[in-house]
This record gives sequence, C-alpha cells and structure tokens, in this order.
Amino acid sequence: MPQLTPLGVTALAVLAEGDMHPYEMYQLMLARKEDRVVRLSPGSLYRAVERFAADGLIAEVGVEREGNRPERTVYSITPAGRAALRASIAEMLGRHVNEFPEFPVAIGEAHNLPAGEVIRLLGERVASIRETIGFIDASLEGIAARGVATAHVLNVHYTRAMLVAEADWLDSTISQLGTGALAWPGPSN
Amino acid sequence: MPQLTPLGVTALAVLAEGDMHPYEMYQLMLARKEDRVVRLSPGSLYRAVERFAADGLIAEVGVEREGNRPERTVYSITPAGRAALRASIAEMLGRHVNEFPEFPVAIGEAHNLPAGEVIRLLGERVASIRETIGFIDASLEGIAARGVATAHVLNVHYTRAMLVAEADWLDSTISQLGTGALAWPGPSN
DNA sequence: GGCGTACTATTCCGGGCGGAATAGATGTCC
DNA sequence: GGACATCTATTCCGCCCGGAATAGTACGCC
Repeated sequence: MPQLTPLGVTALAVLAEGDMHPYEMYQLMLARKEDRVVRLSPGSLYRAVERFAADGLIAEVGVEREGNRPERTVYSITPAGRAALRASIAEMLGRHVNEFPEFPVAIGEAHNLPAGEVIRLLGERVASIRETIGFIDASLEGIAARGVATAHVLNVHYTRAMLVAEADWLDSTISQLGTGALAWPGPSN
Repeated sequence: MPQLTPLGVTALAVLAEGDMHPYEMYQLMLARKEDRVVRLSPGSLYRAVERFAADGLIAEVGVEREGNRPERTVYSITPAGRAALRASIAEMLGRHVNEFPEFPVAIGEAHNLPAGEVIRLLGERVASIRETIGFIDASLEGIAARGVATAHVLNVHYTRAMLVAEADWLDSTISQLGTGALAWPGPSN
C-alpha cells in the first residue's frame, strides 16, 4: 500500500464518487477549483491513473467512444483503492511532516541583502498576503451566501488562518527591524 | 537569469563565502543543519553545481587531489552568480507563492472518514506539532546561551510561529467538532 | 459555407530530484 | 596486524512532474 501523492488523493477521491474516464476527472477537478489546493496538470493526472491501475487501486471497466472522438477508458475504484485512499488521508491528517517551504530558506540567506531592502521586500510580501486573504474572504462570503456548510470548506479556513499568522509575524518582524530592536548583520549598501 | 531552487540558493550562498569543492559544500551544509531547512542530497547538489557552471554562475578554478583520493573540482562564484543569488533571495522574500502543502488536501477529503476518527487524527497531529515546538524551543535556548543574534535564526522563529498558529487552529477546530458546533458530513462508521 | 477558435482526450518528452552505488583511503578495535 | 566500519568524493539510475504537442471534432461568426 504505497503512500499516495496529493494529486493521487484528490484523483482517487473523485473516482470514489463514481466511474469516470481521466479527462472527466480532470474537468471535474477544474470545475471544483481543486487546482487551488493541489498541483493539477493533465500529464501528472494520466500518469497517476496509470500507476493506480498498475497497483490495483482502480480497474478498467470499459472503453467508450463518441462519434469519431478519441477513445476514453473508464475506470472504477477497487476496494483496495478505497482502503488506500482512507489510509493516505489518515496519514496526511495525523502526522505533521516538514515540507520545506521556501520562505525560511530566503530569510536564512537574507543577510546577503542590506536591511533596508529586506524591510521593503517583507513589506511587499505582507501586502501580497493580505491581498490573498481579501480574495479568500470574498470567496467565503459567496460560499456562505449559498449556504455551504463550513465543514466543506475547512481547508479554506485553514489556509486563511496560516496566512493571517504569517502576515502578523511579518508585521512584527518588520517593525523590529525598523526600530533597530532586531540588529541586522548584513551588508550596509 | 533563471530562478534558483531552494537548494540552489543555499549552495550558491555557501560558495559566496569562499571557493570550495562540492563535497566541502555538502559537509558544511550538513554541519550547519541546513538539511532542516532545505531538501539536501548529494545527487541533487552535484546536479545543481553542474547547472551553475553551465549557466556561468560559478567557474571551475582548479582540480586538487590529496594522496590517492578522488580528484576534487574547486569552484568559485562569479559576479553573475552573486547577482543571481541576490535576485533569487529577493524574489523569495518579496512574493508569496502557493506551494501546495498537503494538509489542506487531506482536510478537503476528510469527509471520507467518520467524525470520531478525524478528531482522533487531528489530536495526534497537534501532539506531534507541539512536540516539534518543544524541540525548537530547546534548540533556541542553546542558541541564546551561545550568544547568537536573533537575526541569524530568524527562520527558526518564523517556523515556530507557523507551527504555533497551526496548533491553535487545530485545537479550535477539534473542540468545535467535539461539541458539534461544526457539523460533520462524513460517514457515520 | 468556409474559416478560425475552442473543446475533447490523450501522449510525449525533457529535466530535475533523490536514493543508492562505487571505490579507494583511513581510522578503530581487539 | 588483519578485519571491519567509516570517511571521501562523485556518479548513476529510475521515477515522477509538468508543459507542450497532437489530432480530430464541434461550434460560432460573418
């Protein structure tokens, strides 16, 4: 039972809702804006589906053709697939693993830049984060207006909370850099 | 001027401190525990160094040999390399880009699991996060005792702040799930 | 009615990443 | 002093990802 990738989890999850061919999965995921949550490209999706079939997580249930359109291969999730899906979700929920975000790398090497530039750049970052939070709030309002339960958009709330925390940390750090409370060891020019 | 990868940034940054051969870079990065911040493997490092040389960001300055040990090729960063390094750091500092962490994926598909199991798993997650925070605090105490300036470990403080924010969000979400304030649409068993 | 654009469904391919392998040199332990 | 582990320095290999290509079809527009 190999650990699924993030794309693998969302792909298997849509197949768990009903038999489908890969292109239909792709369209459905796009319609649901899953590409905001997971890296979604046709190439990766088809490769993932191939792997699922090889691992017995899904089974081919037929080949359709509409007119002279390309053939489409319809797949169905297997019991092993459902088990792997649940196991992977549980694993991702229950254990925190380091995913090596790139901002810590940048701030770890920020001493290569002068204090003034770092302050300016962090200011730009916090502005772009607050803009994103604004988009999220607008989208959450629309969702609430349509009566969607919070549980169905928990991931949006999570992402918002993380962005707010980062913006707050940046604000505090910028102000400490500005007052000199946080001495900067970098180049002066 | 291609955008550097996170490993590329740290590798170029150590070369900016002085001429070195790749293995020395690797050892130095390990000694500094850079592998906690960036994905570090010999294979990736050597490939990155090759790319730097091809792009003119570094230049070969000689080949040494000690006894009958394998030859080692010493590289030096070029002005173009320093420029690329500073540009990449600025880019990573100033702009927030979505890096698709996997927890939102998991929570977006968590409705495949019953509420009780989700609560249990989120509890495990928050425990593992608080444990990590404990390690960070211990390591920060040691750092403070050695008189290292906060600016040199800003990335650790950032990571700690993000972990605390996630733990708080999890605590709040778990309690809302427990009281039923947050209705769960998943399977009952 | 013909021209261009967008859709359907999938394949292909270059490149990076990371774990494993290599192979000689040196240290360690009894 | 012989065996075994560890260090030094690098290469190799397979896998996966993601952007681009493909090729035929329907549709809109004048």
